[in-house]
Amino acid sequence: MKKRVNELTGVKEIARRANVSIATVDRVLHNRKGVSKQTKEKILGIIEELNYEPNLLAQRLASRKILRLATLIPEISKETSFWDAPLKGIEQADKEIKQFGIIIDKYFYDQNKIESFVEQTKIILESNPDGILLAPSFIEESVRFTEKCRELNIPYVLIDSDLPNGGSLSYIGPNLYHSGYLAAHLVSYLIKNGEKILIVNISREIDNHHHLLKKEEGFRAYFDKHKKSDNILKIDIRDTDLKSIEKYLSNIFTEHNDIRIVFVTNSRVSKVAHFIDSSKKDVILIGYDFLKENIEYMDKGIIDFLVCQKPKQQGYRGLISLYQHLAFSSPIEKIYFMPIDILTKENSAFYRN
Amino acid sequence: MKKRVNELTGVKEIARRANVSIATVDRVLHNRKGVSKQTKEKILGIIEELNYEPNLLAQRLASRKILRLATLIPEISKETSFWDAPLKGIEQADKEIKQFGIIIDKYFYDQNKIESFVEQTKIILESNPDGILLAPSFIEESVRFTEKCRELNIPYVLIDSDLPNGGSLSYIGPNLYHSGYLAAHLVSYLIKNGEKILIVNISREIDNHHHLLKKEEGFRAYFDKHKKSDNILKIDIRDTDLKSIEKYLSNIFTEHNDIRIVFVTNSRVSKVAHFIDSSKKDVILIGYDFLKENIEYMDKGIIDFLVCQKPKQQGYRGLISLYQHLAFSSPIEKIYFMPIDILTKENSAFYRN
DNA sequence: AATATATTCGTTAACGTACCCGTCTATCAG
DNA sequence: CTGATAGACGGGTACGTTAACGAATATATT
Repeated sequence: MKKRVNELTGVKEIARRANVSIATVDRVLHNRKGVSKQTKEKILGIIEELNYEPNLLAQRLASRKILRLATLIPEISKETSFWDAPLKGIEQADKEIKQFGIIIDKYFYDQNKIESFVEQTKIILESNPDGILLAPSFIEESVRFTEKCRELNIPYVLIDSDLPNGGSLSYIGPNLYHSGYLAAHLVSYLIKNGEKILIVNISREIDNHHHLLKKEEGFRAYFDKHKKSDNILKIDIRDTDLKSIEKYLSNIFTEHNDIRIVFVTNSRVSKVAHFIDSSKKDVILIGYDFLKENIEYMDKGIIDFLVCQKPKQQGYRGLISLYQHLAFSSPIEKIYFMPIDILTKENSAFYRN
Repeated sequence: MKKRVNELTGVKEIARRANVSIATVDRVLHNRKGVSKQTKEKILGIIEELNYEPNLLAQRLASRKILRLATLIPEISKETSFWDAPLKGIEQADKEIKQFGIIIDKYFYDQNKIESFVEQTKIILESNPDGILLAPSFIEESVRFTEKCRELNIPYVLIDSDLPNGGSLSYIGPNLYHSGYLAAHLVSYLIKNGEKILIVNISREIDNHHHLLKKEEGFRAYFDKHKKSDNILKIDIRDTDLKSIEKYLSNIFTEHNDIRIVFVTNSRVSKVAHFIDSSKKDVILIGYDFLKENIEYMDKGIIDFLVCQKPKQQGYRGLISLYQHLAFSSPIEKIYFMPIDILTKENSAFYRN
């Protein structure tokens, strides 16, 4: 059924009722000067009464503004394809809001090279964007960068991990501590008395990436609280190639033959899975992230649980938030923790990253 | 904020290049008659070349159409607040697309009264809507209703459970079988040899609601496959008041004192939790749905796991799909299975329904 | 040949908002 | 009283698309 809309609403109606032109109504709507106090109040009254809401379509259409947003995230490396997902989210958001007059410039840095990060931030600042989406892997450098953004009045949204200095328009990402805590809770169902738990950190920059540290902290906190922290082992592996990783693991497994649960604090869990698989250990393996290689090991039954936090959504949502803030001054949630999703062999096929 | 770029795109540019008026371009864009084959092909060529994408804003703004959608879901009862979530999703979608010229009429039926369902479907058909969102609790009646919809050429989207006759624009909801299968997989981690599993179905209409049946089927299938189905008990409870439920449970628990896992096939799990809590049984309890009362028992440690399928999203997504189909003839996924989310005490606070 | 009918196409006014530019009025200094 | 100035306001066009209406031309019918 296709009928005509004939609502008596909108600026035109307001203008009619107030006996002014729509231009005047427009002025008070945007809080611009050039309207007498009297008229302004009258118009505001009518707006209230009609409880007028601007037509977003017409608003965007008529606006000749164009917004330029910049995104800065790690490049997709051979080591991990994790950042592929946020990028997909960014691209989807790009596609959706492109026609609303939004231009998105994507920048990338090498997660193993601080310089590359700093370099990109400089380029971004020179381009003077209207808003920035940032994955702040390097804490100090990111803090410095965001401080400059604030000086320049450029709003920014953080994804994947937060920064200690506040001031972002929004943080969209995991609560790392709780994600570790949850993993521990899961483990508590799976372990029996006397069995040992092994925490595995794999990263070239373990101490710079609070991601790992926070997760481990949450994980341990659970067992501390339940007074069962004495059977937890841990190993830090600072080489990310398969051979080194397997060597380290092999060592610790010969040293302790009663390890029953292995908790890998990031997406590198597939490499541990490779070791477990080839050495035919009977352990429960828990790790992070919905990556192709991880899912394969889950389907094979080597990885038992994966904890995921919708990385694609993070990229998508981050951009949409920036857009809504800049285009409509919509209020944005200051902290948006992503759900902590638990994946197993039996529900991963239905997962939406 | 910079000035707008003067892109040479849009119907106007196409018309200019093809030496026709925009009206003609519009005709071929909408595949309407009244254009010679020659002109049509020429214009299509230019559209291709420019790879033109219509401006959705302008499109909706200029369209004087108004679409009327109807939704039919169970009313929120004292027995379960489950349907509160889809309703919230519907309301959110309503809010978002209202200004695009969409009117949404909400209808409700009593899940315990087939007549109320039939009655509402009649009213809906009389109102002759452009599209329908339906939660088809009663299979036969729903099949009859949807068949009428198809005769009348009214597209409909199903949520929460699918129908056997196909023909819907889309099904958005759980894969019930797999959700049961997943629960069984979880249980397999939690159970030890010799311990018993109890399946609990609670509903006044157990045989009409394939929801329960399908879940149980999936649950059992897992254990059949892994040759461990001999320790599964089951109880059907056709009264939904707390007292009756507790009586039945009490009976079966005295009969079998080695029940270690209880799997409740729907959101009524909180009533089982009440029994477990007050009778101080030491069992692992698994059930369905993110309801306030369920979460409370999870926080208390009585319910261990809840399986959820984003009911709010189902309502939201269903309406958005209808809208996109009707307004833009966008292609819609014929089957959109919701993720099978696992909630525990430690991640429920971050869940988005 | 005259008329009717079909086919193909263009003109134009919306849709609701943004904002440039110009006009009008009041006030005030000189 | 004149001219300048600033504040208050309206007119009008643009944004990209839709679609009603009608004009122009071609084809069929009598």
